[in-house]
Amino acid sequence: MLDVKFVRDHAALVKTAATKKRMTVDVDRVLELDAQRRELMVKLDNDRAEQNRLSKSIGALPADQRAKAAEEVKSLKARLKVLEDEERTLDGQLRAALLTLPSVPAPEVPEGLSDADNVEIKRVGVPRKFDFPPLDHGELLTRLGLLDQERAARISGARQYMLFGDGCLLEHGILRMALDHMIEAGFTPVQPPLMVRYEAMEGTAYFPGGEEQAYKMAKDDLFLIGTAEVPVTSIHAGEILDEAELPKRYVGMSPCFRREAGAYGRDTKGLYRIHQFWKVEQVVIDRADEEQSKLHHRAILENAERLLQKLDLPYRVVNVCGGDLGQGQVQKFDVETWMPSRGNYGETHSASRFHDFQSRRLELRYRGKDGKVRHCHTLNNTVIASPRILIPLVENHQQADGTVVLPPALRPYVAGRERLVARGK
RNA sequence: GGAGAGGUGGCUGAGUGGCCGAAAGCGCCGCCUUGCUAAGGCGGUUUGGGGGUAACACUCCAACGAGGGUUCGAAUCCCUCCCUCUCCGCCA
Repeated sequence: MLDVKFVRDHAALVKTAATKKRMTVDVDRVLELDAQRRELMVKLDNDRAEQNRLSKSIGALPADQRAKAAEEVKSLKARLKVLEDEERTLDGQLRAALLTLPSVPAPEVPEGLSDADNVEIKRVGVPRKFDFPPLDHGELLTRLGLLDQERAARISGARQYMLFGDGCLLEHGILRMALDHMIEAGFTPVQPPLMVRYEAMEGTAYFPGGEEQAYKMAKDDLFLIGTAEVPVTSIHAGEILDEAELPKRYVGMSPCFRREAGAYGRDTKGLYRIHQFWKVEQVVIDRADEEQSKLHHRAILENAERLLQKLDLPYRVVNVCGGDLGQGQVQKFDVETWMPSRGNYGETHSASRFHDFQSRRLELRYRGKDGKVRHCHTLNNTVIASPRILIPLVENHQQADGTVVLPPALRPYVAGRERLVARGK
């Protein structure tokens, strides 16, 4: 959420921001509501001040004069009541309108409409040339007896998966490896709740707008998280942290749930787009310092890159264009890992910085050394998401005989296995 | 699920209808004192918003878990919700 004062002072900038993000928003409505609200506030405050004065004086009056004075205040109060109702309505409208405004993308965010316009920053590793016809991950894992999507669909519907044997170990191993990788980088591991309140979804800027993507438990008014970012970024919501305890570096691991509404027919095969997956997610909370935020952004990007390097996977990094940015994101780097079956790089990581966009919604603040209270800056990035990461992992490391050689760094996490072979062998 | 207790500033904790945005202590900040250290003295120290200012100053409004209500007046009384704790039950 933007500061209403910021919108007031930089309306044109906000409009430009929306255009760059290809969003349609009504900035003028926010300005208008804000003006109305302030005008009303002056009246209200004056009336309230008057009421307070009168009420206070009544206490000092002799008993026989109180009733008359009280009558006077009563009529004033009736007038106040009308204004108060008006204020409440206006407040709600202003907040609702404010919630729809986007953060201002950084100047270094490229112009563009969709992910096709993202700008490649670098490539690391070289996609492998196969001297045999490579299989896709679904074939590979199914033939090895490690994956069964057919039965998963029978039990739970489309876009589900089930892993068996070393496939199951592989998934847990790679998650644990990612977790250790981040602990080494100084992050505090967090096991967050998977069910959250509306406020957490709104606070991290998924709601309003993203309701269709989230599973809701109607009886309890709770939502299944689509990423650990939601509960982890919310850890200090409503708090005023001491600058001395910043930055906070957390790494959350959780299952993630996404309805993928509107994605019908897209990526229906395999493990690319499914309703439930695991993700290790890094979250940084720090003071409101643009340069510091940028440094964190680079750092969390590098954390992910180093892990991919440990896994011997070729990848590239793209600077995400305006039209592909989320409402709150100021800048985003996607990491795309080489996926032979797609003949292309596919998104496996997404590193975002938000400035104080989430913090404002979460009321996540800190007290600076100068004693002033400010909203924090927040950032997050994937460390690993599985099973999507299994796509490049098994496809890139597959052998002519249909087995998969595991990268050395991963082996200790998968019961010491050097390769995935047919189940039971 | 049943019974009970409670939620006050960064923290501990007092406050049961006006003198309370809130005692006291801790912590923190500034100044002072004392060779150093330890300690001591004085002052300051919630947040959000409006008006005002070049910026301060100043001033007003709101907030004692959240939202409603009673009252001329609510931290204090009533209702709903949220959260914490204790006991019982159930349970991975």
